Amino acid sequence: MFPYPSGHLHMGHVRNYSIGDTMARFQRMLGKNVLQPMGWDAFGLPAENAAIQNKVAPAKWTYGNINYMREQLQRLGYAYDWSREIATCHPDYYRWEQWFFTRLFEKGLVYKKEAEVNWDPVDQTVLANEQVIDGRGWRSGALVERRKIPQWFIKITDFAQELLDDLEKLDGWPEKVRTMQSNWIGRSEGVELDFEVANENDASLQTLSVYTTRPDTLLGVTYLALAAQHPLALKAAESNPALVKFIEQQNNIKVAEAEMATMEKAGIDTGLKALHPITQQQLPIYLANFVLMSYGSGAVMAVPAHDQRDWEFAKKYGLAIAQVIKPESEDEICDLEQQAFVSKGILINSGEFDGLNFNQAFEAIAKYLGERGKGSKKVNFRLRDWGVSRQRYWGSPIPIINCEACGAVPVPDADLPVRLPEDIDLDESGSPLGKLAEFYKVNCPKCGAAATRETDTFDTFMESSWYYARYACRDQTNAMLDERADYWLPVDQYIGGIEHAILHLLYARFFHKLMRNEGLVNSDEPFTHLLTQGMVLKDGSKMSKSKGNTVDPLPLIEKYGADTVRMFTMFASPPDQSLEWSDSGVEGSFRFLKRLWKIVSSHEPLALGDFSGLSLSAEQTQLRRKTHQTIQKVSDDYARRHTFNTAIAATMELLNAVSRFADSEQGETDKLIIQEALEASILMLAPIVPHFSHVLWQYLGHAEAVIDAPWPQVDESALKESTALIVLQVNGKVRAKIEVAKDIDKATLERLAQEHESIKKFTENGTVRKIIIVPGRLVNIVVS
RNA sequence: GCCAGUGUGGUGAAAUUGGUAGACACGCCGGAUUCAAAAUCCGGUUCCUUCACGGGAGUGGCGGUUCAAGUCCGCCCACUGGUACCA
Repeated sequence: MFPYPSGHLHMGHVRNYSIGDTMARFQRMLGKNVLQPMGWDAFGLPAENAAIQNKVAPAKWTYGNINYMREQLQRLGYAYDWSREIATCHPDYYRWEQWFFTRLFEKGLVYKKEAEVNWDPVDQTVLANEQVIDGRGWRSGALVERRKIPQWFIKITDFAQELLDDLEKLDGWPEKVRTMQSNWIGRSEGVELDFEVANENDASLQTLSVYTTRPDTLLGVTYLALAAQHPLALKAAESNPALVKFIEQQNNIKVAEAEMATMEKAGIDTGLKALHPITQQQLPIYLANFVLMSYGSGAVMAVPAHDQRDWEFAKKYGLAIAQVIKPESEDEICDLEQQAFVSKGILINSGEFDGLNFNQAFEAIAKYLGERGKGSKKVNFRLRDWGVSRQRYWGSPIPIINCEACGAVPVPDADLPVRLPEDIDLDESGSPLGKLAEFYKVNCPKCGAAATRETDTFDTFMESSWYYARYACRDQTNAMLDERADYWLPVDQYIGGIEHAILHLLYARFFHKLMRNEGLVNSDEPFTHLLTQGMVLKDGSKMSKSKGNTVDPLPLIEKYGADTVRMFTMFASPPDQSLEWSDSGVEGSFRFLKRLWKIVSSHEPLALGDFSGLSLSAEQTQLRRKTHQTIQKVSDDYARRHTFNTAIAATMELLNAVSRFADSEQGETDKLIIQEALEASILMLAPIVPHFSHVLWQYLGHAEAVIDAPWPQVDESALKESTALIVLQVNGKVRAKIEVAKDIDKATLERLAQEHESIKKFTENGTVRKIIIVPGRLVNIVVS
């Protein structure tokens, strides 16, 4: 993933791009044609904050940061193709995303609706969730208010099923990311049904539609709960000041699911009644702060006997609790005084549906409601449409013109890009675009009348959803993408932090499908293999400015060189785990590289020959075996496991063995075996420490550069071993170890084990019950 | 709250398919070298017990499956990421 140009390269970047560069160089050594590009996710909030703080325009600040960070990346020696560099704030880039949005507009895949934002009433600006701290604006300290404003949405929910189904194709992705995305999309099967509202004259409010995944509990409904923003709630509030007060109270909480879900459950009786679709019983209608207007219809049927949240709410407000499900088996406990009984079971107190189990009741009740026109089965998704409007300056302008006569009109291709004015002054009251007449005053492209341009900008996830494709053809000025995109796509290996597991990766998958449907790419998914790297920690917590525990890579590069820094980040832990920063660990990597230099430079290079004719001593055979065992292991670590830490450890082991071997007198054959071990070691380290390896490879007698050298091959004949180490256990505890011939038969091995002095001690006072033999590994004698 | 993940020596970690727990490093301790130090090299280093040989315990906690569990299952605890406007 490309970085946000914050102005400083941090260790998270160093880690991400060191992993990527290592993998890219490895693939190159395997003979692949590798594209390794780099770019900048250049729009976003921090530029606006910096602009206010330092009185510098976001564009200038951003371009300055990019220049500085590019230099830092170059110092780390990453093998990027800089001719493909992208900055998303450049009009050549965002014009295509504007163009694409107008295509989506034509296809009816975008629409405008009212949605809530965090409003700071003092600064008169919309706040991001992270800018609201304990319910107050971060600068003004004012209590935030929820406020509804019209915003653009893209219909990602139209693709919910495909996004879910295609997760199964992504076998190169970590299981945890697929699980998280699947849960996020949140497909459920249930029933949508209508409750009539008693004595309601307004036709549009006469029925309350609710969705439930538990239609089997329908006869246990004792009240209904509405979101505070539900139209019926707003209508009821017109004649009820207590409701107005409740709705206002719910207004001072930020627009975030975590806030909603952890706040104290509260509700209020609207006084309205709903009629149960089967029993016609009158049920109270409550407003409840845990009902989300954005999920389902903003109304839920409450079954306190069989839903824990409904149960707690009913207890708090003294509402009825009616049991309609009993446990299927005796050992399940159902005590409705203590808690709700939420498991599926057998229906009771449900009239004609008594005795049915969950599946039977689901079908029967759906059928009953269907026949009477009161409900039907429905598949529902938790996923909501993608809101792409931001009331900010530093982003791509949304290419729409609002005309009084024609409505929302997309900007014609010929007028794209809609350029963001870059020479501006920012103050604390938000986006200046609404004050720039030369920006927003335009004529309607359809009728020519005076009209106004959208002054909202795109969510920055728009830019990061397709940049990977643009790398393939970033010099293309006549189209968003061309045929080169399909040559390179899908991306074979994508690397980024686990924090992007849902939002960025889901939007990018969605965007890719939109581009496919537009005929721009022919693949279904953007990223074949995904590696989610862990965070970089210092003293056990995430490096951050606020904690003051950041480590700046630059002084380390100056002190030790890029290779040392790269090596430490690859050695300290496997890529998908968090990495604990350690200054003495860096020192250790530096020491290793110095030792490597010494071992190689004290060796007299010679040309490698054929080993098949040579007869080797035991020590020589052993070192050769170690060399080829190491090549085998390290190749697997690179290609399949991506555990570069163990690859480095194995190479260290090999070099330790070379070092011990080289201490004794050396003949020609010894030198040959050392040459082979050193060549393999350099090649295996080359993707991680390219500068060191480049020089040492040439020292060893090669004219070619190590970056063009092929990956080392395993000589199977060198791997052969004649003996095996067998562990002897008594009752699962290790008591001895013996070295035996590899082809030993079971009976002999069993006898050897039983006769072993250390084993006899533990077996002679009991009876041998069983002997388990795992060939080539262990013997376990079970005694009692 | 919900979803996902992580938890192993003094520290970072390894153990890949249920089969030797702690590879490889860092740190520390001891030695060599040095006038001395740094650097370098060699050796030791899970804990408890033992002069030693050996023995016992041990992978966040409790329980289970198995000849055998860091690894599989159940419950619990702590921490991390995400939670739709940070990117």
